[in-house]
This record gives sequence, structure tokens and C-alpha cells, in this order.
Amino acid sequence: MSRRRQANQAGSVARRMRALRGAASGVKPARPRPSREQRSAARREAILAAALDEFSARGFEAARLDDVARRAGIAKGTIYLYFRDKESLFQDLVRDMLTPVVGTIEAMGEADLPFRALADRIADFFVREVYETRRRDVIRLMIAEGPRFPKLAEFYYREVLSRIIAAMRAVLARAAARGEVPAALVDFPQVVAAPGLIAIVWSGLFERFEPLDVRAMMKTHLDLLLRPGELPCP
Amino acid sequence: MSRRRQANQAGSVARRMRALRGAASGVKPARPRPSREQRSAARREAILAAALDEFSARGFEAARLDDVARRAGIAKGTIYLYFRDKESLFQDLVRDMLTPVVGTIEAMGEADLPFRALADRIADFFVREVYETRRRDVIRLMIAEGPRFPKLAEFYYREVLSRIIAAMRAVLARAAARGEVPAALVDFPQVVAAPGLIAIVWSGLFERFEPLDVRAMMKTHLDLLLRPGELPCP
DNA sequence: AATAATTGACTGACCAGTCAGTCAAATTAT
DNA sequence: ATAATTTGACTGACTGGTCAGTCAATTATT
Repeated sequence: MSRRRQANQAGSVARRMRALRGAASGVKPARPRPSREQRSAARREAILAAALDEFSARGFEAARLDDVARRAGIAKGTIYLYFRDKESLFQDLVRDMLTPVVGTIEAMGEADLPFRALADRIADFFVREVYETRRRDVIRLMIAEGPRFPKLAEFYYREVLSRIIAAMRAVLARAAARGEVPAALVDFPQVVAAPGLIAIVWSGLFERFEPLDVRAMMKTHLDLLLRPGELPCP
Repeated sequence: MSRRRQANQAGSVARRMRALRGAASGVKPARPRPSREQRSAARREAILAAALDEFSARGFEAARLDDVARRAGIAKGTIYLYFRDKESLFQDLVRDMLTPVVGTIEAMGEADLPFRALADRIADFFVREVYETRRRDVIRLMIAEGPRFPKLAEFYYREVLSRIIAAMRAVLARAAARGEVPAALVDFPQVVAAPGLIAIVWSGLFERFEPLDVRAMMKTHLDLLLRPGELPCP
């Protein structure tokens, strides 16, 4: 009986697909076909999403792959069809989540705008696309687990952090040449980014005791660093 | 029979030790034998030191109490004579290491000095007594494990962080009243402390790729925040 | 001798990673 | 079109190993 259903489904799907491809005449395209590749990609995504949940809730060591599997709606063994091992899953998670934003930030840095405008845009991008998304959890995870995963820390430094630092340095150098920011800032781009990091750490530890207005903090910090002419004196 | 051998060995070791001590004491007592309390305190310290090594090398979950015991030169069971369980050991470690510095910082904040002088002193204290000591590792550990130990995060917030924030806020409010710093800074003491935190996180992740000169970074940051030339307002 | 401190073998729970087997889908043959 | 065959994605029970915490036995102290 399950056999029967199986044959039916297989047959009907094949027919539908062939119909779709062969003649556009089909009255109803109805079903978006689940090609093998698509299903595979979707599954990979599901595993990564579940892994992010578990890793950020319990940390790398304490997270159980049984739970990741259950959350992704698959069996544990399936994880090993997509990822070599637990550590590899973690690394791929970090890569998939963070690499994309680096390019964006590099591109933004190239725009020829007054420093303040550029800084505001990048800060806004950070809040919207990192701080207010799951990427925040990934960065928190990197901070927490990085010291114990030298390989991962190196990958992260090479692919993410050094590129962002370099981009910021270029922006700051241009701004310093125009006299928009003190030259000393070029040596420590970290100082400019500091409030973003503070916010991520703070939110993981103390949000429930004392919420933090990230946007306001970053704005305050920029105001202080930049000194727009003269500060308004009361 | 293994029973017999075991008893023999144990006996011989004990006898040897007693003989050694006895012979030595024949001529010079030399050793003021440490009281029970002293020995007990020393042992507790040894366990905490070993725990810090293991926890900061492998993280809370991955650290093995067998290793802590071996490093402290005792048997695993002994740990349980001094600490209720692994988590309790961790919590006591954090408490013992960090609570003492809070009082010092609070006291320093009360000195009636120009802001810049005060800030320099506190920054220097931070570098010497936190950044360049094992306390740095404890803070790193708090950052890494805090999100998964709500109890510990709460304790840390209550006993450490909120007190430091409060002290800084008081200092900043006084300085703002004198026009030494912009008033906006009073709302975000985190911004002033940010480079210190950055340095701790950075050292754990990227020190080996790109060393960071903490003192220089903190000085740069303070210079930028304070603008000696333009402040205070006329 | 009596008491306290210390030991380390042991237990029970836990979990990453494996692999023999299942079944739906794809392919080929009729 | 239908049936037969092949593929490979997927499963989940199982293994081997780990480790926090316990406790009976041993050793040190008073």
C-alpha cells in the first residue's frame, strides 16, 4: 500500500515535470517543483538555522547535534551528509552568515561622501543588518568561542575582520586628509567601531537589567569623535 | 594480593615522609608548621588558580575537573570539599578575582581631580591590574560564558558592573558640570570604557595576527573624547 | 584513640560520530 | 505507459569514549 502511493507520487511528479518542461501549454503550473538541488539547499539552510539556535542558546560544546537535528526536522545522521563534523558545521555557519556583509561594507566605504555621512550610513547598516539580526548572535558566538578555535579565529580575522579594518582605515585616511577627523584615528579604527562591539556584548549579558539604546550610543560616540566645528555650548 | 601491595606502598611512602620530617626536626624545627586553616586556605587558592588555567584554556564546559585537580596537585574528590560543584567553582573564581578591584575603582573615582588626571589614573590602573593580569582572562570568561549562566551574569552585573558604571557616571557628571566633558557622555559611560573591553576581546582573538597597543589606544580615545584645546566651553 | 582530611576507583548519564538498512525518486527496459 | 532496476538521501540504534559527582577506604592531625 505504501508501495502503491509511492509509485503514484513518483509517476505524477515526473509527468508534471515533463509537461512543464516540454510544453508551456499546461493549464496549471500549480506546484513549484522541488528539485533535488533545491531540496538539498533548503535542508542545508534548515540545519544551519537550527545550529545557530542551538549554538547560541548553549554554546558550541554544550549544543547537542541531536537537538540540532530535531529542530531542523531531520535525523542526526543527515547532518553528516552536509557537514564533516560539529566544528565544520560551526565554521560554515559563521562563514555563511558573516562573509556577505563584508563586501557590502567595503563597497559603502568607497563612496565619496563627507565622513559623517559615510559613518552614519555604515553605522545604520550595522544596526539594521547585524545588530538587529541573528548575525549579532554569530558575532557573539565568535567572541565566545574564538579563543578556543584558533582555526576559526584565523579564518574570521582573514575573511572578515582584517577586511573591515582595512576598509575603515581607508575611509579614515581620506577623512583625515580632508581634516574631517583627527589623524590619530587612522591608527585605531577599533576605537570607531568600539560601541558596536560593546552593544553586542552588553546585549548578551545585561540587556535584561539595563537595556541599551545602541543607535543613541553610536550617535553620541560619533558626535564626540568628530566635533562638528564647535560643540553647542549651553 | 593487589590489596596487599597497595597497603605496602602506601605505608612506605608515609613512613618515608615521616622519617624525613622527623630527621630534619631533630636539629632545626625551621618549618613553622602551617595551621589547618592556613593549609586549607592555600589549598583553596591552588584549586582556584588551577581552575582559572583550565577554564580559560578550554572554556567552562570543556574544562575537566580531573585536570583542575591534577594541576592543583590534589585528587578530584578534594575539589568537592571546597566547592559545591563545577558551576560553583566557576562563580567563586569570578567573585574572588573581580570583586576586589571594584572597591579600588570606586575609591579612585572619589578623588577630587581634573577629569583628565582621574581618567588617566583609572585607565592606568585598569591596564596594570586587569589587562596585564589574569583578571583579563576572567573577564573574557565572563563575556564568553555569561550569556549561558544567567545567575552568574546577574551576580556580575550587581556586584561588579553596575557599581563601576555608577562610579563612572558620578565622575562624568562632576566633570560635565565643570565643562570638562560633553554632557552626553554621562548617558553612556560604556563609551568611555569601550577601548578597554575591545582590548580584552581583541587579545583573545587576534593578538597573534595583529598586536594591539592598549595604552596607546586608550590614550588616543581619551584625547579624542576630551579635545583639550576646545573644551571647556567659554 | 578519635576525628578530620584526602584519595581515586567507580557509576551513571551523556553525546559525537558511524553504518547497515530503508525507501522515494530517477532511470532504464519492456 | 508500466514495470523493473538503480541511485543515493535519509534514518536512528548503536558504539566508544568522556566526565561530573560519589563514597568507601586510607592517611594525617589533634
